[in-house]
Amino acid sequence: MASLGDLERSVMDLLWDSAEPLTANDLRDDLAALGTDAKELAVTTVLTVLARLEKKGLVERERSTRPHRYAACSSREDHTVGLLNEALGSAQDREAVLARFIGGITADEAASLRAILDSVKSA
Amino acid sequence: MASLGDLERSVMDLLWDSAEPLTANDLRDDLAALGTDAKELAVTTVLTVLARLEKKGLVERERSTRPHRYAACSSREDHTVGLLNEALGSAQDREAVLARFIGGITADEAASLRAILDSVKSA
DNA sequence: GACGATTTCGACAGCTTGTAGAAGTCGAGC
DNA sequence: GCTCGACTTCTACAAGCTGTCGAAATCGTC
Repeated sequence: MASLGDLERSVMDLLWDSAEPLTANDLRDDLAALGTDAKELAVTTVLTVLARLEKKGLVERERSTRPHRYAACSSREDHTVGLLNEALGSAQDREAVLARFIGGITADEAASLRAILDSVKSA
Repeated sequence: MASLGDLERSVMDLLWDSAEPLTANDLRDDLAALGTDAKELAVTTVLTVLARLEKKGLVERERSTRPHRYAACSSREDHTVGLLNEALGSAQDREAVLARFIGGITADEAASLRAILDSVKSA
């Protein structure tokens, strides 16, 4: 799984948060609105990033409409889960890692984890 | 947290697996023994990588002995947990991610997770 | 003080990411 | 059909990261 740079990440966040596919211009504006720096990127910059994200398989492009419209291929959660599995990856010590990891989550999260485990178990 | 290249990762794996600190020569030999390619790296290559890992805070160096000896700063598990938290990190939807994640682990892991959760809860 | 082992410095290639100008293409309106 | 502006593609470049070392400095020993 490919790692993302700062700008790529920002673009993905916008796409993930958007219900509709967005155009490069939409994204340029949204990016400018995001940072307090108010720095406007060139549209070509956004397009380059989108092309790279497309090549990485993270973004789909509608070529039928004239301003092409871009959307994330998978949800943010699925992407994050991919990252988690990659981090855990080939580690043979998965359980040891999980043990330490559990130690660091909040009580609320532990509770919901337990609930999730229970529902999975019954399935 | 810094991500690791292939060689850096191999070196860290060796250091994590070793009970004792290792020298650059040890590592060069171990690396050659690892890959079936039997390609020997120059010692300076290993030293460069070790210096970079030290700068990243992943490796400690004993300068007192003449062939310097290198050891991992933290355990592989701790490092992996760091990666996990980094992956989860920016996500405000931690629970959603955890839910999907649980769906992907093995039954055995789910069982041990439950056990871990129980022990944490009682603590 | 010289010599061999070891470390440090500097270097270079290849890849990734941010950034964008220049040039090509496409659709709408004349 | 032809033109014009919007949109996309191509190409490029700088910075940073990683793998890879050779050359030069250093250190301990004989």
